[in-house]
Amino acid sequence: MEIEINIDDDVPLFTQVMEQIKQAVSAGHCLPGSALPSIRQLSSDLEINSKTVAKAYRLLERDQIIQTKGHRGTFVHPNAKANCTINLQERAVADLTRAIQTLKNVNLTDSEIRNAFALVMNGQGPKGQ
Amino acid sequence: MEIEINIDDDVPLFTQVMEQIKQAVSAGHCLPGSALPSIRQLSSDLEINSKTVAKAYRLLERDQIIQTKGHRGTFVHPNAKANCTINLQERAVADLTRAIQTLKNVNLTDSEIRNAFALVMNGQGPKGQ
DNA sequence: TATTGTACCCCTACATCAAAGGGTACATAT
DNA sequence: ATATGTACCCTTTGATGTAGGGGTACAATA
Repeated sequence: MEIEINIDDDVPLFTQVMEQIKQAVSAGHCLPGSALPSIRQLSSDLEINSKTVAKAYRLLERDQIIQTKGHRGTFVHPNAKANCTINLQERAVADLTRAIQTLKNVNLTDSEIRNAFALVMNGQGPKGQ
Repeated sequence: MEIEINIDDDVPLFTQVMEQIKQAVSAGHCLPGSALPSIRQLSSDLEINSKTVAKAYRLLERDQIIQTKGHRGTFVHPNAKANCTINLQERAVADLTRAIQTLKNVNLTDSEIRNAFALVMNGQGPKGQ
């Protein structure tokens, strides 16, 4: 588990942490069930804020790459290697591309699309949800 | 064709112009085929920039509320009244709500959804379109 | 008691975007 | 010559969102 962080890189720190852990899992350097360093430990090693590591861990657990067992620590998910191939971001881009394309086809302005998007994201969607 | 503009209103000026013209058409105060004031004329009357009026006219023409006939001026669209009921913004909100809801259902972060949206809007969507 | 993940609060720096205006120019048609 | 819609260039202003950090606190457990 050797992770290197470049603060000068324009890739966000939490993304770098995520990618490197994913890479280690994919390469077989981290086997399912093995323990990962604690959030505080890793943040100390990398000399970055613990909240940044916590964010990376939180997203990795959502993606089922790791498993957190409360106070007992964090471990590699049993199905981690397979789940590394799932890319939610690509899924999001694909879904949104379809939706946006249909809106552009009826000549909606980029501004209008952005505006509608903001309304939905801010919970001011249709029928005041 | 009496249009009143409130600069203090938080509704954008071009939106106010659009809404009031739509309102006049819906109420039957502007019959199909009748002429609208020119962009320069209306911007002068309202004491706002001509580009603001031009933007309102451009969008109204897209929505087929008005028709611009080049140098001859701008006129109310033959089917204006019916087209006033079509709300593209609602369409956009509805479409995006569906897409975003499915993404939230797989626990995508708001940040990730916004990020994917930005990629698509900036033409960096899937497969380098 | 110390460590675990987690959940709050507040803050700064930075980027992006929308709205609006200022200005200039163009081809077309009367 | 004049008025039409239109298409560019530039600018300022304000709002919003992200990344990251600082700090504090909590229940559970070994």
